Amino acid sequence: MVRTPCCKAELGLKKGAWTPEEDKKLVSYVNRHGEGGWRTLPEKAGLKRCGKSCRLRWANYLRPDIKRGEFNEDEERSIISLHALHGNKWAAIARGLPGRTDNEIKNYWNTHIKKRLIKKGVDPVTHKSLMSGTGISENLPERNKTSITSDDDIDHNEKVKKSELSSARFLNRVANRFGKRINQSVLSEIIGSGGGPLTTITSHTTTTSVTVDSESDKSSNSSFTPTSNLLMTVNGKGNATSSPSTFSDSSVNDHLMYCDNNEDNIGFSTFLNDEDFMMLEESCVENTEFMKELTRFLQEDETDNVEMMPVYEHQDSFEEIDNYFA
DNA sequence: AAACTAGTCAACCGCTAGTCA
DNA sequence: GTGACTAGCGGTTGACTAGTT
Repeated sequence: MVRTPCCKAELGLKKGAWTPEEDKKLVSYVNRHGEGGWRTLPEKAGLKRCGKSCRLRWANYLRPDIKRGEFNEDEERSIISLHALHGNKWAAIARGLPGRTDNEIKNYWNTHIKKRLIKKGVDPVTHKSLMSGTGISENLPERNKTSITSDDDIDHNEKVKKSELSSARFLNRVANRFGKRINQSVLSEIIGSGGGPLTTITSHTTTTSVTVDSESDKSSNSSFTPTSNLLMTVNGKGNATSSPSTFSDSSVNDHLMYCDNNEDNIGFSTFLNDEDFMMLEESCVENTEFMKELTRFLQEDETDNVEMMPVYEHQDSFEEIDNYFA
């Protein structure tokens, strides 16, 4: 496919910093006609700019909902958590931080956070400790390693650990329920592929018998939520997707964060919103059998309290889930 | 005061994916 | 099925500023 240049008439088009007059024209035009049609916008708006440049200027600077100024501690923490989850997917990270643009976050990451992580001995790419042989990072889940960013992040680390347990619990519920009824290979393919982070979680849980302090969970302001853990867990590949609402809807997040209150008696479907469910479904799109079962399970789960036996009490590694059910 | 260096961030570039005729 | 168009993404660049020599 032959691709036409972004801007047909690059000659004569202005580049570089925008002037207040240009901004005014662009804002005025977008306010009157709305966003979109970027290719033809410059001509209509009387701007000697590439449409792409106009879109970028609007998206990164002129949009009215953009929050400017320093990133606060919570935002920074969110960025780190989300980066551990998404990697350099700046747009995905930006969706978790309302009012912040992907460009702004990318710049902030590269100029501030990245350096700080390195200084703390954390690899900003893998989120693992740069020091080998310490025994600390190797035994922690990926996202727990992320938390080793500042002194006060130790608490956050614990909270993430606890939220991981929520994932494990949900998985246990699914495993217990589905293990008796559906094709084992389908189940293991979905929840056991690659032995991702949960491998470590289950192992960790087995040896330490961590109990969840719901009150301490409640004190968390972290934007990292069990929802993302859940999705990641089900995906099992460490590249889980998450919906914007996952990180922006605090009420949902709070509920998720506190879901340990009633331990396993709380229905997963009560805190899994539609959007999350869609994402979950996307991650399992190839496994229609599983999705049918899961849907049924979620519906039943509204009122049904399942007596269950935690999988992690029976195995050291999540990869062995097939053996457990065999 | 001038030259140099490092940090910051807006803007650009190249590419991809989605949509539509 | 193909190609053109469009929007959006992530990496990179370069102008500007602040600090240092």
